[in-house]
Amino acid sequence: MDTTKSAATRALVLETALAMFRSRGYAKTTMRAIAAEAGVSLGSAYYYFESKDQLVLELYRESVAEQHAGATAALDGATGLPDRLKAAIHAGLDALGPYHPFGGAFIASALPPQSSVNPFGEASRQARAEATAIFEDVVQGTKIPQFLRAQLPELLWLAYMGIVLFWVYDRSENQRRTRILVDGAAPLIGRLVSLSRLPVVKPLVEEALALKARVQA
Amino acid sequence: MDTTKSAATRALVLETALAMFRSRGYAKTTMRAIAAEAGVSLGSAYYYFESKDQLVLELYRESVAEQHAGATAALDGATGLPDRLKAAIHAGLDALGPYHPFGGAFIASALPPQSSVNPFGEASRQARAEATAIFEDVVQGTKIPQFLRAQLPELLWLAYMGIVLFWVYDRSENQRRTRILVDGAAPLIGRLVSLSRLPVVKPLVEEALALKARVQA
DNA sequence: AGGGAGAGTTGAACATGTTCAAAAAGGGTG
DNA sequence: CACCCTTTTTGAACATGTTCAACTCTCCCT
Repeated sequence: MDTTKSAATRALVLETALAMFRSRGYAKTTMRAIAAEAGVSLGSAYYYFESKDQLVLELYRESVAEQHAGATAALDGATGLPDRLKAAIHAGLDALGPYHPFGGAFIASALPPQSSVNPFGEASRQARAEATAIFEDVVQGTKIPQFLRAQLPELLWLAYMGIVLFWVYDRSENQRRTRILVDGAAPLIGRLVSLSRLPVVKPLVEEALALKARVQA
Repeated sequence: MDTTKSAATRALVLETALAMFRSRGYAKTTMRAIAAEAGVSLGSAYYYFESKDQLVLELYRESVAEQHAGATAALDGATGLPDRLKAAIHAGLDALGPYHPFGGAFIASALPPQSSVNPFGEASRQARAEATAIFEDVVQGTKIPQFLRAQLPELLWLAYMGIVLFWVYDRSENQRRTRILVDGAAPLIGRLVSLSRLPVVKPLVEEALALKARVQA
């Protein structure tokens, strides 16, 4: 069938591209090289992916899906916010691992607001929804103060984005420092959530949430 | 004198570039267009600036200097951490204002770790030192718990980087929402610093600082 | 079978950032 | 002034992302 063949070609180009990203890095993987390696013409590659950035978006999608799968498995045995948080974040870093060498180029094409790839934008809405869903799962089954519960998954996703940024800059072998950061930050976040019940702390958190709401509108 | 003439040419190219960035945006300002407008050859532009990114770095330097000047003036009458923080951050946003339309392209060239322009990297060490110095000034003359004092300026600078990221994505007219965020977040940070003295909160903050130290090494 | 519409493919062409070898200009020294 | 070394200038050349008009293929309708 036609649709199948077309999809196969598309998949071939994509897989070739991702494999070359991993083996040669982002800059060295030119569109011409991808096309040549996949055995199609340059124009064909562009027929399926409107830009090189689109290939990065696909990479992002795949990594989120992989994170979701890994997190779901790891969350199975984990109880308590800190441990569940660690599970989700480490799963994300595991999924991103092979692409660390060109993480810089990754965020360069991902962060510009007008980029179709940016994680806060329209094109990645679906991937973002899946990513925040992971943190919904993290929160499930833990005791969170009511006034904070609805907002927490999104806040955790934001924190995760920050960690990914740290990861991109992390030059220690195997991004060891990022792992240390995750293991250290997760318990702190857990304690912070607990503290947010205290009468001295609660108003502060409530105002922060209100500010977040005001600024998002 | 020779040095003077060379410096004048360099300055001419730079001023032309920054003016064109403001008037036409980043993408439309090609190196050829800069050279033509400045009345030099393409090669000459590259003689003075090894890449287009370098021009962005100069822009960053200039904006930090302008922020420093504006902040110093505004800090003169401001007392208390929240107000002083507002002064410094608003000065920064004022300096960046004209470049908002291409803020996305700005961070695209600035954030990649291997980029010579990235604000955490080597090339911008001087500009970063000046930027953290601004937040040293902010902290001066306010009452900060001893165990937090040394780290606070750098933390504030980091928070400021986060706000700039928000600003880049802010599509409200004149980035109104970013201003609201700043005005709302500054008092919260002030109260958070106060709270950090409490016996229930202090250990948490201390552990966070310890984690930061561990992860920077 | 014929033909036409749509899907898929192709490579040349274009704009742009960057490099580089060669030329020109300057400036000091004999 | 002649010579040489350094600084500055130049534009052609290159690689790459992207566009596009033309071409081929497939399959359905009559």
